[in-house]
Amino acid sequence: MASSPSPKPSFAPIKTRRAFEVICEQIREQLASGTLKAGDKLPAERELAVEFQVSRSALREALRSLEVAGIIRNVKGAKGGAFVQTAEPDRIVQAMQDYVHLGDISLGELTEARLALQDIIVRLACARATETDLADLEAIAERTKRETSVEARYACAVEYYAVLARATKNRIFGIFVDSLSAILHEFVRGPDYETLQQSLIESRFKLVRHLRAKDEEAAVGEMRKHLERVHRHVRKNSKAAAKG
Amino acid sequence: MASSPSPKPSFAPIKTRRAFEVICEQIREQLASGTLKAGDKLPAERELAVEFQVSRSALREALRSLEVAGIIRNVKGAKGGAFVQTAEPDRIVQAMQDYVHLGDISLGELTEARLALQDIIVRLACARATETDLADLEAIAERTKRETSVEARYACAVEYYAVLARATKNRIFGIFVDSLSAILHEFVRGPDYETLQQSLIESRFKLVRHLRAKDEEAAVGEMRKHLERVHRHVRKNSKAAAKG
DNA sequence: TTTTTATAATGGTCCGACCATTAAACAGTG
DNA sequence: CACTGTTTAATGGTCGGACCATTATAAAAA
Repeated sequence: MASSPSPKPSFAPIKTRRAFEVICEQIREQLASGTLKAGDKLPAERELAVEFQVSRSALREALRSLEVAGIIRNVKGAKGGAFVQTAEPDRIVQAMQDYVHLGDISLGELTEARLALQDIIVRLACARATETDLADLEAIAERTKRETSVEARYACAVEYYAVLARATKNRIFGIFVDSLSAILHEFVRGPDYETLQQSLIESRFKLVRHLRAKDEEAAVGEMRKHLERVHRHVRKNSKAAAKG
Repeated sequence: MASSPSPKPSFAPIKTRRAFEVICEQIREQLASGTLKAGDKLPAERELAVEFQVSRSALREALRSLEVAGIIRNVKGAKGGAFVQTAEPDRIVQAMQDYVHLGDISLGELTEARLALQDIIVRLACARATETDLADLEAIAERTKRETSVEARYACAVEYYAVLARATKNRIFGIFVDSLSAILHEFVRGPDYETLQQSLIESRFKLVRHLRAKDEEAAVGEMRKHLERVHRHVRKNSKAAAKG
């Protein structure tokens, strides 16, 4: 189609691709094409180095990159090696956290994104949550009541949101929620948080009731109230911290 | 062997932390605490190795990890070194792509997430898009018309979505959209795509008109139609590929 | 002043070695 | 045979030193 007389001088590709990048790329390709699957074991470093015709150091940098990316896991010892990992959203969360640190994302942005996201999730969960999902949510809310430490309760909250996202039967939402939870966590500090947590627990039970009744609007409303309360608390404390 | 009365039963920290991990952690700390900021330059590898009292190889694995995480950028040559990066969502996108590959996320999930996300974005953009944003969108749509290759047009589409997300004035949505675009890209193949692209261009102009008129429902409706058309195409082709 | 050429700093790569951990083969013991 | 401790080999982690390619700067030449 491109009968362009411009003979495509293609001066371009001077880009000195580094060895480890090429290696990463090739392994990622095998992953995308299905040649490599979760659970598979890569050859030993010394073998791979020969195969790729690079030094062990270069190969190691490639493997290290893949490990940091959450694609493989390096196991020491005999019968050890690089094993292709099952999907774990941890690295995505970490990447988002790094991004927020570097880019100075505001609390307002986070809250807005979270609010909009939970809106979708609650609606979908309303339609799709199984009784098991709902029971799980209740169990977590119950457990939150029994927990005493602030941290343990926060962990429960994160789990609650994760299970709620799972109820949508769409893992993408789970990733988004996990990421936002992790980032928000850094903001959640300061006094009165214990008191706040107490009041949030009831809200979680209410939400489950609305979901069970498939009352979409009520559920969404409850979640909005919930999140806005959290936001007000966090904003108050981060302002106080900024002043102090 | 250990016949010592072992006066310290604290069994604790068997965890063999690897050298590069500790280094990464320390650098990340300085980043979170603000000691290191975007634009800063780290000492040379050889110096850092001395400072951390590790070999240059170990230090390099740490730097490589940070680079892959998008935190630093390594520059060659005199006056080169490791520079703390400004926030770039590329790594998040990559992480999500890896996750999808490993976790076998379905096209249905992707489309659903994308639809829901664009719903939010269009509504927010409707309220917040500046005239500059709208002009940018139009310019991209215009450019798409002039482009001839499928790939170039796809790149335009990605940019269009990115600018649209930017119009929400919330960078979080930009990350989400970029990620989904990158992942969807792998599905977008097959025949008739050129024809489809043609028909999509008009839709983009329509959307801008709706946004300019601040007609939220019309804008959302246009976007839904748009995305569902893409979905049908992609689904058809991936089914065909699966059968073949 | 401008251009060209050395120089030195720096990341990228390679090599070869040794250490720590681990699983499996082996040997000893009851 | 069953159990236990030991040796062995495979493997990732680390080390140190070397050389290459690139790059900005300083020095030299025009």
